[in-house]
Amino acid sequence: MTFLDIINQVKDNTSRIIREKGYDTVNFVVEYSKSGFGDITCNVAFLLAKNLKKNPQEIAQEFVDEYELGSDLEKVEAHKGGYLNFFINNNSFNNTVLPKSLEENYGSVDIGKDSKIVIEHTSVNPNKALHIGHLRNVVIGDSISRILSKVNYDVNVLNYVDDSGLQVADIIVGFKYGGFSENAPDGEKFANYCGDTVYVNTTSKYESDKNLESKRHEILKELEDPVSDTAKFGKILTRKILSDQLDTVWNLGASYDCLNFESEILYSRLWEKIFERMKSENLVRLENQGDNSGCWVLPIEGEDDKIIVRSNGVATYVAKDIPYAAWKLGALTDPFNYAEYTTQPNGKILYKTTLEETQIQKQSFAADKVITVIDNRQTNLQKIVTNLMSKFNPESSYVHLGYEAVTLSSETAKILGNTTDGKDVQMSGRKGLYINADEIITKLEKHIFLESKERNDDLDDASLNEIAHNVAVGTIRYELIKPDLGKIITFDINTSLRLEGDTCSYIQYSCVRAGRILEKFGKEPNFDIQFDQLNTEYEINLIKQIGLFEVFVNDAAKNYSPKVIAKYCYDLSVVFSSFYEHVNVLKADTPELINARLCLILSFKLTLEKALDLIGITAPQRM
RNA sequence: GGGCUCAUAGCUCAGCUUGGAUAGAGUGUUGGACUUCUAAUCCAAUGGUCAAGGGAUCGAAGCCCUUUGGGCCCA
Repeated sequence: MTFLDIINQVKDNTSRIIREKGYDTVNFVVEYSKSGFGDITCNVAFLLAKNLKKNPQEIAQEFVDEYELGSDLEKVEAHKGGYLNFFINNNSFNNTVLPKSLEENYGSVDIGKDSKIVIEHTSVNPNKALHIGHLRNVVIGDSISRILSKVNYDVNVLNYVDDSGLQVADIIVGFKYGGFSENAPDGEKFANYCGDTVYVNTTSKYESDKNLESKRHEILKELEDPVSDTAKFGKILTRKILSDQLDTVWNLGASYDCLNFESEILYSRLWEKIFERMKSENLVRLENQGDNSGCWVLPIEGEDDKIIVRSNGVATYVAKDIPYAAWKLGALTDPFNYAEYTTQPNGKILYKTTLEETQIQKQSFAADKVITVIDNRQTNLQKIVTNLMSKFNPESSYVHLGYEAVTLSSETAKILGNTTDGKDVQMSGRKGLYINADEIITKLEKHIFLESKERNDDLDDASLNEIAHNVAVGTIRYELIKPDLGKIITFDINTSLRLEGDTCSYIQYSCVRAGRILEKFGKEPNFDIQFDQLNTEYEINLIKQIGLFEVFVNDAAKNYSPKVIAKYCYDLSVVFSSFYEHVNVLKADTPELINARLCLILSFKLTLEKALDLIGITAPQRM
């Protein structure tokens, strides 16, 4: 049995004993133990102690006496602290886990039952290049989509492109009235040019030039008309910028299923349709007195009414999000056709919505489970949308997966030319204060290239470049995934170059070490054996850690928590590194033992690779 | 002013969803291990009134309330 199977068996057995003894049903927990307390632990005795008026250890002992161990558990004991601690039978566990870890879908748990789920992430305004803060969104969204695919969800990944908003209007103003060339300087990406030069310089003039600011609103209005010159020009600009943005995310290993353009949502009149529906279902109310008189408001239990349409008939900022949210949820008739935008580097076709007739048959990217990855500044708006969606479709699950911002350390701000008297600073697109995503990856690649070259003087530049790429991308991804979603990440250029300790390169290095042993041996290890001889503490710990993979996949998927996988990868590497230092493989005493250890190493390597893949990280062959 | 959120070792962070055993890592500092399957490593020492105060509980880093300080959103 696998670890999760054994945990479930313990749960069943515990419930059985509760039933047989006629105790109250309690919400006990069975989970893997922290080290020193067996392998699996259960807190049932604490929960029963109050009603039974006995001390927890006595109750735990009753369970010990009644427990049917079966062949997978060696013993169970009532700890004096009151816990019920179970010890796995190492022989049977070894012989189960190692062969199982060879399977392609090792670690997957069927949570999704092949049901559809939509994940929207990235969704960066198409007027600038991606910065390190945007990458946090990409990496969270991409990792969640990989994890949910692993647990048998049918995942559709969307990227919403707001090509008709204020930020796009700003660069159009810059091009039309600011005298900026429509071509980027040689060697500079168009997206960088638009963000760093056109956007920054244009927005900084609004304060002093009110005429320019009024142009901004004219442009914004013109963008709503698909046949206007402004809209056509905007489309050319935003498609070029989008193309640069996509290069950045593909370089990081992320991909999407479909692009959704805000302009088409506008042109399709989806808002008008959904607004009519909201009226007819009495989800909104026309206020006829008070401060909001003449406004359409959305009532929310326990909170103030939210204005949806102002008394002048203009929809508010929140309203803009409603049709797209409803579309993702499949709550309205899909007005779009679909076209192939391109084939992505990973081979997956990227579709886009369009209002034109196409040759491609109608696609469906909607689902009644939707996860939207957006930073926490949008929490209030997302709450309103979520609340409304639950009224459209009470059976659905519309989840805002929020996360905190990436800020810059004062040192890094200083390098960028901003003094902050020692405080961290928020990045700002308007001020040009940010770390460009491509640039930081390139910087990391150069650093890693040199580190790797020092250790591998026989490798050519092409191989070193590939290593540098994998390690650089891994490092960025790992650092953005590892902290809790609710924690601000303070980005510092210098500490980001760190490659020792709890870093991605540590994990990748452990994988390389395993691979080199297998490579040196030169033959496939034979798994058709008994693994009882793997009995040092290092081997047993490593096998247990491999066996825990599915436990963490389950945890990560149920809690939408990619950091759980990052932590697992690190912990697995730590156990392997300790094994590596203390147990020699190729010089083991007998050929049988060499083979058994090689099996363990292969099992470790495959499991780590699968785990890393869930957070979009690839380990190189050498480094 | 209203709402949300964060505070754990010198520094960066796990642990909190589901209260229970010894609060764990990395980094830093100090010491040790490379003629060896790659030292991007390992082993050890050092380091904590879990922001403060109160409450409920047999038991709190975790739950409830208050306060302080940082961040975000709204006005």
